[in-house]
Amino acid sequence: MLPLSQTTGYALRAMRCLQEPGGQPVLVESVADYTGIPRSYLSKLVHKLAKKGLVTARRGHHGGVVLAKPSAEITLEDLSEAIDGVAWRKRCLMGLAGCTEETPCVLHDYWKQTLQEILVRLRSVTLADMARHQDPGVERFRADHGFLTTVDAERDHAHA
Amino acid sequence: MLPLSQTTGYALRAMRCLQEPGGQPVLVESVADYTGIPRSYLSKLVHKLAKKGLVTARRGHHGGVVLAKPSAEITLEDLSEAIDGVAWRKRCLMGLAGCTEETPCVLHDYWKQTLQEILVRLRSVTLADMARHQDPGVERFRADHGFLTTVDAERDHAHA
DNA sequence: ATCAATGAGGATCCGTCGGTAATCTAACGA
DNA sequence: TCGTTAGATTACCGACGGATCCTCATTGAT
Repeated sequence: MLPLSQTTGYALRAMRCLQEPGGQPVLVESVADYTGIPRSYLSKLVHKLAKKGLVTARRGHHGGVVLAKPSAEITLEDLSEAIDGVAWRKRCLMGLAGCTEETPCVLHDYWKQTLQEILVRLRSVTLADMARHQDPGVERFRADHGFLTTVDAERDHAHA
Repeated sequence: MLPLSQTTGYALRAMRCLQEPGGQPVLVESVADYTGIPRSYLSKLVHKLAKKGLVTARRGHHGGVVLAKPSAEITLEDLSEAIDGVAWRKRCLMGLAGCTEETPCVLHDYWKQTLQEILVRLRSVTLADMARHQDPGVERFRADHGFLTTVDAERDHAHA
């Protein structure tokens, strides 16, 4: 009933557990354990993200999943689009089929503007930005897997 | 995937076909024919609206449905709440279970504000205001059933 | 070559929402 | 009273998102 599906939230949390491109692959199983996302479901989700070019997955020994692009270059919009598509952006707030630019419903212009604001926001927030959210499962995962802390990452970023 | 369900849109269009309190009852069948809303589905919807005190339905000869309150006193929020409930207002934009005031997700504050704006809007728009939407079925219905035009209604309102 | 690790993929289940059809029942008129 | 006209109620169907289980296919290590 809202712009982002639960699955997009899953994708977000899962990708926060992955290493930057070139880093060490992480197991789907492991991510599932820490985040509480169902394993099988996550597996398919990862596959979907791989097809969209957001992650790279390798099977077999020492396989796993890695980000396909730097986390700072992956926006929420990328995730939303990969998983939920873009159809919802065009739908009338009230589902009125006859609502168009010519014959708008009462909320048409208002909703158009709100949608625009939501999109701007989705575009401006990157995976790296998401560090501010204290997701218990994700934080535990990152601590246990030797991720840089947010502060470290910012310092590194300043050096570059 | 959006704040208002399709059914709420149905309710809106259907109620635009009803007379003010005390007016002549309108048949569910008739509303269905004009709006294209499935008859059986509309029947259940009307019953739901009746239980919520938004319309009054009477069975048998010369039965039908009438608004229970003046259209100017029925807000979109009333409809939304009657049909979709209020649960969606509390859900995190990304469905993150751990997203609270203490541990907010990146979009938490932004979404909170957006929700607030949406609610203000839903509260400020009444059924009477919806006249501006040129819904073909509804317009035809109102013309065929001797409703006052929007202009007439406004003139009457000015007299009162 | 073989085996274990690991993602991929198919089949299926569940709950919700939108939708359909048949039947029940209240209200009124003749 | 009886029949017609309405809405009310029940049961059920299909699609979709989320989720589970089980098996397949690929990879790397030995």
